[in-house]
Amino acid sequence: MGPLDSYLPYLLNRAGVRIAASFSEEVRPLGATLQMWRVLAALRERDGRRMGDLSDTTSIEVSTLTRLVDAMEQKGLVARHRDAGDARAVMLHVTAAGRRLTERLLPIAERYEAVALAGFSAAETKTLKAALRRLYGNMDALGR
Amino acid sequence: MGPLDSYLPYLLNRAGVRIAASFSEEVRPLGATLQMWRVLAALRERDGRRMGDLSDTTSIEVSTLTRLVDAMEQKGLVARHRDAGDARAVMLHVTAAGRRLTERLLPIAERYEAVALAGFSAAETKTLKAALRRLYGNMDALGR
DNA sequence: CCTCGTTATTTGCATTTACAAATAAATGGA
DNA sequence: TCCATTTATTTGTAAATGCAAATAACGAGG
Repeated sequence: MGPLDSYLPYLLNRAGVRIAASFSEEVRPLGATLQMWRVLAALRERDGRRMGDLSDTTSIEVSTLTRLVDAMEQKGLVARHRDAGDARAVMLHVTAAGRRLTERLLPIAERYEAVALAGFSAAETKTLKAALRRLYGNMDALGR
Repeated sequence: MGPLDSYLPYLLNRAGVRIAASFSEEVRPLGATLQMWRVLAALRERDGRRMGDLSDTTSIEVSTLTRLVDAMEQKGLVARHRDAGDARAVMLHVTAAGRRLTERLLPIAERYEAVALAGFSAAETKTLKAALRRLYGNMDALGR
């Protein structure tokens, strides 16, 4: 293997960690964390989701998610409801307070997207995002 | 903001987490962790580094790194030496055992690179890596 | 309508992680 | 030289994380 900074997982991690660290710091004064934002963003896209579903879309381990949702529930951001059809499953819903927090986080998230992609043309952005999705899909080859 | 899977930090995190999870699982039988691999890879590139230097290149928090290096030292993979010129600093060196472990991890890392980039042309790969470096640099705008 | 294997979530517990404070040494004036 | 400030690392401590086991409910087959 050549130099570290030509190693893809390295580049990926480095960029991800850096964005995550900045974002975390920035939303802390709002009483939010990066992981909370991920849950809220997922619920904004579609409200009323199962824990397992949320775990998949947020890439947060399901046992970690349980405790994160505990904390968010305590803060009144989300509410658990048993699924009517399947009593094993939990449906997670955002509350009014959760929506208010989401509204405050959205512009921050948009700013991060803009800063990260500063100087990228629309075509370059599209190519990059497509590559990241493809890369993610490629990992199927190693088994889930 | 549009759908989650068009949000760059989301795509970045998702891909990174997935690669990291697979890699971690795979190297566990060897008694290694992903973070250990990062340290070993950094030392492979240049041996004899300060903690702060390693923290920067691996994106591991310096206090976390201290304890990780404690563990690696216990396993005999690395050794701390006080810097001759500056008694505050520690120089971290890989040991023979550390090099042996590195040799075993290298082919795994190379396989991950290959799997992740399966189907990417050389040009696409180059573009992607350049974009990730650029993205990382763009975050300077938000302050370190 | 039981049982057995599967699925969804939570809990137990040990480890990892990060922020902040502590320690220790260098550096640059007064 | 002495002191104040900065730099490098470690340590204290609380929170986050992840694996494995526990719990609970579903669903298929007999």
